Amino acid sequence: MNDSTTGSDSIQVQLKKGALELCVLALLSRKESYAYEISSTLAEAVGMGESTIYPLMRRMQKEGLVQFRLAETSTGPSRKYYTLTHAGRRRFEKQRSEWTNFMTAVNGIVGDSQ
Amino acid sequence: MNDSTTGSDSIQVQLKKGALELCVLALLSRKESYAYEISSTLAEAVGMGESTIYPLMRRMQKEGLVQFRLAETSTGPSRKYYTLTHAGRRRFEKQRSEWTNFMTAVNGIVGDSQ
DNA sequence: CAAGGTACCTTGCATTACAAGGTAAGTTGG
DNA sequence: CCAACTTACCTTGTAATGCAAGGTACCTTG
Repeated sequence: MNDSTTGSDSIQVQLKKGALELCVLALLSRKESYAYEISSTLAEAVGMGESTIYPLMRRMQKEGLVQFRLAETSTGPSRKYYTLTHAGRRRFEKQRSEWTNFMTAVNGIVGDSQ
Repeated sequence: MNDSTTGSDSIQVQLKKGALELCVLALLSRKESYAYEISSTLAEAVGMGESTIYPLMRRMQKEGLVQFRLAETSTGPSRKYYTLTHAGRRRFEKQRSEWTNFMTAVNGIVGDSQ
């Protein structure tokens, strides 16, 4: 609200902040998951580093986009399983459409060049 | 030199650095232009601010991607008309294909989520 | 000569992705 | 039991960079 989030609608912000956040939101919209798994998936897909995910998850939690529960495993330390909140789902839809717009704009400039 | 640029091939870097650079390269691949015009075009298309273009053009020039010539006008101060160098053209092709890959990867993650 | 548009540029701030490094839980082999 | 390995969590410091704010200078018009 009101968050003076700097005018968060600028596409520029989406470019930097959005693409990774968008991917995390997309993954969580399908099933709950934990940071390590998300980062492994996104490491392959878009080259995300592991040390990027933890600050990102905390930021998203702080913004109320995700929540988590702890779960034990038989394969190592316990996991924090994250799920989207309502706000997270809304954010996902918003980011997705902004991504589409951005992509279209860039493709319009790039693809056009004969 | 030569890029010790940190491992510049990571797609992550392209995400931030690439999209704007890519757009500038694309515009210049079609016709020579000057910073103010480029930034006006990209302001509309992707929300780029004017104060972003000047450092960017200097960086690109320093990397040997663009060169410029001065031209007088009858409508204001003289313009620096930029054109792509050979390296700039090569970079454009490279960035363009990385953009395509990135876009495909993100769409694979995002679009899939039905 | 003042106002307004064009076109150039710099400084400082905030954001953030990542490398490097660290903690801890469980498994496997000697 | 202890060392090595994997999974899984996390923190700190560095470098990059987009932008707001502010500034300079040229040219035209009234």
